[in-house]
Formats: sequence, C-alpha cells, structure tokens
Amino acid sequence: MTLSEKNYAFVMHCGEMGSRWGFNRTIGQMCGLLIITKEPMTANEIADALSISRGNVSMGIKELQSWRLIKVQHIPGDRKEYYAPAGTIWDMANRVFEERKKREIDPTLSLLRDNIIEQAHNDDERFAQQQMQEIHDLLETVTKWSAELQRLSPEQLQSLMKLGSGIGKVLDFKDKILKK
Amino acid sequence: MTLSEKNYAFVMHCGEMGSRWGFNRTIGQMCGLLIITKEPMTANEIADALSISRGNVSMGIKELQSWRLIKVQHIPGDRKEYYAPAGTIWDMANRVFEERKKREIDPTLSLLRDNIIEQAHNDDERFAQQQMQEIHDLLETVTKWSAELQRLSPEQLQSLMKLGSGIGKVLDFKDKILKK
DNA sequence: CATAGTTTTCATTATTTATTGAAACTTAAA
DNA sequence: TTTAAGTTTCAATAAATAATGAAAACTATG
Repeated sequence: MTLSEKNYAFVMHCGEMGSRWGFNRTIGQMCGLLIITKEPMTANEIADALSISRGNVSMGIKELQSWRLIKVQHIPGDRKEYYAPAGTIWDMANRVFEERKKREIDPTLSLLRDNIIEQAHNDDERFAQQQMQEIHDLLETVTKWSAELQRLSPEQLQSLMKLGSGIGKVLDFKDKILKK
Repeated sequence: MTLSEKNYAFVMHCGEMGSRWGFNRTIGQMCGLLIITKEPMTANEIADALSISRGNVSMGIKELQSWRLIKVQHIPGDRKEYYAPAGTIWDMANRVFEERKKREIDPTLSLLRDNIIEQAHNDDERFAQQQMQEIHDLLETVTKWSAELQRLSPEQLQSLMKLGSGIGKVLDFKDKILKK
C-alpha cells in the first residue's frame, strides 16, 4: 500500500511533531501512519510505507508499546504480528499525557521536595527554595487537575469541554452560591 | 558565585528536562539558573556557573528571549547586560505553553484543516480524514480551553485551581440549574 | 571618531542520537 | 526435532544537534 499525497504529508508532519512529544521522528511517523490506516499493519508494511529498516520498526514498536499507544493483533493462520492504535485519539492523547507526567513531572516533583525540606543555610539558598516551592506548587496543581479530569465521566468531560468561556461564569456562580 | 550542591542538582535537572520542553540541555540549565538566582546575572557569570562557552550563552539567551522567558536589565554606570526571568513561575509556565502551542499545535491544526476540506477519493482516504477530524477537534478544544484559562482573572484562576475534585460537582450542579 | 568593553556570529569540532542490517533469537507447524 | 517464517538485538555507521572560540560587529564614552 502506498500513501496518498495528503496522508503522506500528515505522516511526515507527525514525524516532525513526534520529536517534540517525547519520541523521535521515525516513531512519530509510525504512530501517525497507524492512526490513519484503517487496517492493522505488519512491521514489514510499516517499514515499506516509511522506507525505513525492519530493525528500526522493531525498536519503534517497542517504544510505542512502552507508551501504550499501540496494540498487537493476530490473524488466524497468519504468524505475523499486526499493529494498530491502542484506543481512540482521545485515549492516545491521554496516554501521552500520563506517560510524560510519569517521566517528567514526577521526577521533578521528587527532586523539588528533596530540596525544599532541607534547611536553607543562607539568603541565596532561601531564595532558591522559595522559587522551587513555587514550581513545586504549580506542578502539583497540574498533577491534581489532570488526575481530576481523568476521573470525570465522559458526559461530564463533554459538558466541561463545551463550557468554554462559560467557565468564568460558572465559577462566579459557584462563589455566589457558597456565600449564601 | 558557585552553586550549592542542591542548587546545582536543580539546575542540572532543568537541563535534562529542558530538552523535553522544547529547548536543549544548556538552555534548560540557563533557565533554571536564572530562576533560582536572586540577582540578575551577566552572560559571563552564566558561562562560569555552568562551565560553558561565552558564545553558547549568547545563543541560549537569544533562544530564551524568543520564548519570552528572560528579560534584560541594566545597571547604571555598567555596560554589561544583566539577565533575569521575565515574570513569575506561573508567567513562565504560561509562556512555554503559549509558545509551544504556536510552534506545534497551530501548524498541526493548519495541516489538518487542509486535509479535511479536501474531498476523499476512496475508503482509505475517508477513514484517514475521519481520524484527522478527531485530532483536529481535540486540538481545537485544547486551544480554546487554554485561551479560556488565560482570560480568567487571577482570583478566578485560583478559585478554579482550588476546586479540584469539586469540578464534577459544580458541573452536575450547573446542569441541574440549566434544566430548570 | 577612536577605543575598549561587550555581545554576536558562524565555521569548525565534538557530542549525541538515530538508523542500518546481519546475526541471534523465537516459535508455530511439519 | 527440524525448519522456516518472523522478530529482536546490537555493534557499526550515519545523521543531526550542540558547543567552542576566534573574529566581526556593536556601542557607550572620552
């Protein structure tokens, strides 16, 4: 199978973006390719479609699996492994978020806590600690919130998403109610 | 000035993370260094503190300025330029968000729109377009929301942040009100 | 307008990261 | 148990990215 011009452009774009989302170009391309391809693909088909080596595909698959972005499927009477996206677009976006949180935010929070609990010895250290505290609080808020969003039911989520500029109004509303 | 062990660890960590947030290791270190240093620093001080070349610092400064993360200050009677973070931690986080949106999401949205408006010629293209449409909608929602958050007053923002698990309740509440 | 302090540029070099492909490994079926 | 279809590994190589530092370009000041 050969990609149409538009689809090719999309896959290449995923490559460019991929490197900004935590994996490298090739892996981004693989991900994009699997997303726009209706049928699951074999490793060789992926290699052909992207003109990359079989070994490279194998490594990419391993990586995409570690991000829980693709799943393996089997076809009866066929020994090859077929790969497909592991869920909807929304699922995948969530996975990338979760995974990046695990790889970036969590270690950072841990380092910040280590630094903050220590007694500051002088003014410079005191200032540095204040700053780290701010970063820490910000990251913790983000963490709490992302966990919160994932806990919402799909209906609530949709409701929230549609809210848009209404969010401010709802907040004001809530405050008014609470004051009573 | 030489960094304390803890502060050094923080700066190095910023370096590691920096590469995941859109800039390279050195630039991440520079950013971290400026954040935990109370007084604005000269380019030479930065170079010394991080043991990197003067030229490298110059390039890093340019990059950090393009992200609007640092500002220049002058001291009367001193020809050197002094650099400091451009705003609070929250401001900086916002900038990184905005800037990444501009560099990653916007071009992606544009490419997706180009592909979606085109008439699909066959089933494969039709499927690909559906998927792209989903990505498009997701990204647009994210975009709308981030714009929304930036429009909130600091008080509203804080109120929202404190809401935490209350968000579900407020949503349900809102729905109930609307139904009446 | 010459100078000295300072910053920027950019060709070269160093480092890091990604890719290849042949060999090793795995496994279902004969 | 052997075979062959398929997958993975990893040392070698290629490609991309970052860092250096000397030279060029600025720019306040006398």
